[in-house]
Amino acid sequence: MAATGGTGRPEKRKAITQAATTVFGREGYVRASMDAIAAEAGVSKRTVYNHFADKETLFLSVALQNSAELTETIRALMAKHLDRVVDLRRDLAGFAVDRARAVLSAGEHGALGRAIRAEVANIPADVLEAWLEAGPVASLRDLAAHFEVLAGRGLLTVEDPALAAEQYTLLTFHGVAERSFWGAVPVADEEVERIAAVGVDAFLQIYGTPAVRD
Amino acid sequence: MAATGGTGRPEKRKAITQAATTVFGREGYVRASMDAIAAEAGVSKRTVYNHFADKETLFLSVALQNSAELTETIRALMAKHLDRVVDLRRDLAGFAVDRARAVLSAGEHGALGRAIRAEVANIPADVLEAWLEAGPVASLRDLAAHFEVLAGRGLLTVEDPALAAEQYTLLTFHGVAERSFWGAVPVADEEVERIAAVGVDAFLQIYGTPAVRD
DNA sequence: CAGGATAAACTACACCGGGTAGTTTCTGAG
DNA sequence: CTCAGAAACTACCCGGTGTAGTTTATCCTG
Repeated sequence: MAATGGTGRPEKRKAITQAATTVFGREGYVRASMDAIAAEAGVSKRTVYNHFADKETLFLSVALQNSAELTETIRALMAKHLDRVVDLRRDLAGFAVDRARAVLSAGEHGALGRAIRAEVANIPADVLEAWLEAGPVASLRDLAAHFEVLAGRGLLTVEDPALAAEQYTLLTFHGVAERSFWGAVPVADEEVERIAAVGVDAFLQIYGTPAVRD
Repeated sequence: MAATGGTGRPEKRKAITQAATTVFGREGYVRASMDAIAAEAGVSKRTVYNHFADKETLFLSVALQNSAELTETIRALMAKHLDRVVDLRRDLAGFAVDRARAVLSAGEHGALGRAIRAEVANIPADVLEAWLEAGPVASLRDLAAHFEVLAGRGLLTVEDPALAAEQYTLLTFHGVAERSFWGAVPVADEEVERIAAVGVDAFLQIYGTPAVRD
C-alpha cells in the first residue's frame, strides 16, 4: 500500500531516489526496470515499493527533485558570475560555459532532463507544469532578475528582462543543448566556449550599451 | 531472413513505412510494437519482417526518410518566403511561422523527430550523422545560402552566413520548439507568431542593414 | 490474345524465449 | 514485533520465427 510520503528509513529512501535518478537518466523511463533500480540502490524491490507506490510515481518524484536541484546549481553559477560583474562580456560568457557544462555533463544531472523530454507526452499536465516551474522557468526568472540589476547599473539596455533572459539562453545555451541532444552526445569543451562567445557577442549587439557593444 | 532492400510488393512496403512513421511518432521507439505497426499498415506481421530485418532497421529507415522529407518541406517554405523578398521583416517572420507550424504540428511530420531525440543514445553514430545531415544540417545550409543572397542584395549585413542561419533559427524557432517539446505539447498560433516577431526583431538588430533595422 | 501454370509475396495464427510491473510469502534481524 | 531482504509467482506483453494455406503478378503456351 505504501504511501508516497516519508515512510521507511530515510537513508534507504535517499538511496532509492539516487539510484532511480541514475537508472532513469541512463535508460529512459520505459527501458529502466524496477529491478535495476532496486539493484542499483542495493535494496530489495520490496523496499522500493514500500517507499513509492509505483514506477510512475517514483519517476515523477525524482524528476521534480532533480529539476529543483539543477535550478539551485544554476542559481549558484549565476551568483558566481553575475553578482559582481566587472567585465560584462567575460562574465556572461563564463556563466554560459558553466551552465552548459552543468546541464549537459555526462553525469546524471541533466540526463534525467532527457528522460523527461522523451516522456513528455505521457506526463500529466499538472506534473509537467510543476517540473517546468521548478526548473527552466525558475532559472529564466532568476536570470531576468540579474539582467534587471545589470540594466540598473547601466551595463545593459533592457526593456523586457524576461525576453532578454530567454534570448540570452537561446543564443548561448540552446545551440549546444541541441547539438549534444541535451547531453546524450558529448561536445568538446572548446566548442562550448566558442558557442558561448559568439552567443554573447550577438546578445550584446542586441542589449549591450554602447560602451560595451564594440 | 528478408533483405533490407527492395524485396516485396512496393505498395505494402509503402504502407508499412507510413504506419511505422505514425506509430513510432505517436508511441516512441520502445513503446511502439511491431504488432501495432502491422495492424496500422493493414498487413500481417510476417510481411513487416519480410520487408525489414528487425524493429531497429525499420525505425532507422523511416527516421532517415522522414528527415529528408521534412527538409524538402522546409526548403519549399524557404523558396516561398525568401526567394523574392520585398519586405524583409515580414518575410523572415512568415518563414519562421510556417516552419514552426510544419515541424511542430501535431501531425506525424515532426513527431518522429521527437522519437529520434528520445532514442538518440541508442542510435549508431553513423546513422545519427546521416539523419542530421539529411535534416537539420541541410536546412541550416539552405538557410545560409538564402542569407548570403540577401546580403548580396544589401538587405543584411552578414559575415558568416552559417552563423546567421543558426542564430536566426535559435531566435525564431528553438524557443517554440522547446516550449512545445518539439510538438508534444500544443502551442497557440498567436504565441508562435509572437515569438517569430520578437525573434526576427532581435535578428535584425544583429544583422539588419540600417535601412531595415529600425 | 486467352488462360492456365508457376513462383513470389502475403495472411493468419500459433508459438517461443525472454522480460516486465507488481504482489506475496517466508525468513531473519534489530 | 516490526520492518526489510530474498526470491518466487502472476499475469501479462514483446520481438521474432515457423508453417500451412491463399493471393497476386508474370509469363509461357496454345
